[in-house]
Amino acid sequence: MIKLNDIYNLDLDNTITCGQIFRFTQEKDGSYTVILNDRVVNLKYENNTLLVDSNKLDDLENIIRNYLDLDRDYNKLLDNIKNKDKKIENLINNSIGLKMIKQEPLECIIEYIISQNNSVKNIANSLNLISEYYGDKVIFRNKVYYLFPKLDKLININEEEFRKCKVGFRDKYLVNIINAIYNKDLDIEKIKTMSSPDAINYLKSFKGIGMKVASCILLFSYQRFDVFPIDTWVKKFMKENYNIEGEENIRKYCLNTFNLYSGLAIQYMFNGMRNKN
DNA sequence: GGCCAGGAGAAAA
DNA sequence: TTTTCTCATGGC
Repeated sequence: MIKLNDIYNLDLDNTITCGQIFRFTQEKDGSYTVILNDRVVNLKYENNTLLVDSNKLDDLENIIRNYLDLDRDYNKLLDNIKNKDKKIENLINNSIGLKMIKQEPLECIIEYIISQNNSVKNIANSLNLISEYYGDKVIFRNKVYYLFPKLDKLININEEEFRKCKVGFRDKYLVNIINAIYNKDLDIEKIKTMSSPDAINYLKSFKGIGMKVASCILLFSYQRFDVFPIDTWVKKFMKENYNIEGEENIRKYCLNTFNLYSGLAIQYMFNGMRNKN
């Protein structure tokens, strides 16, 4: 267990449950257990202190600071969008402390391919099944967890086996894209050097990745805050508050209003709308 | 039993 | 170019 002191403006609840990641559990003591790349981590935040426990302690502080994006000044970022209008200001004030989690690209790509036309619950179920069948087992606090499988395991899963993980019609997308990643046709590292528009087009050139999924991947694992996914919740917010409809109109409005911080604005919007219900 | 979930691709218009 | 249909699965 390590202790990170003087952590301000962190809202663990919103950060973890706002639909960025799917494999976490809320514990009875209010803490959260999340499954990272190579370890299981329990997070508890109280009195501006973040308590971090894990089955693997090496480099833990750096990993968590990076994962939860703790060293970025969110107040400064949010000031750019907060003052646009009252509705946005309220949304942001309701979710102060929501951080953009830095996810592993490989896992993120698979997550959001599965997410298409799917519910958060089903997505989590599929990811858990894939991990149980093909990922490494970890014991943490006397409970069993399964890490998300690495590429050398994923490459051996065929469509039928993915179906057993309840991914439905997305089975062929997964197999194709995992193959593309394996043979570097889809180069996860190269994306880091690309402009956001180029990266979107690059990702979209693979079957199973459209505008929405490409945006989630870039926002959640490449920290491209100028990229933003438009989903049903965001559409609902825009319709109810500004009477703006249609994806292109929403895109225009966001780019004009929030510009480089559209991704942040959208994530706060998404969280606010989901929490209302 | 129809409708919806952090949609995308293919066919049809 | 834009609209419509279909694709598994589970919750309601």
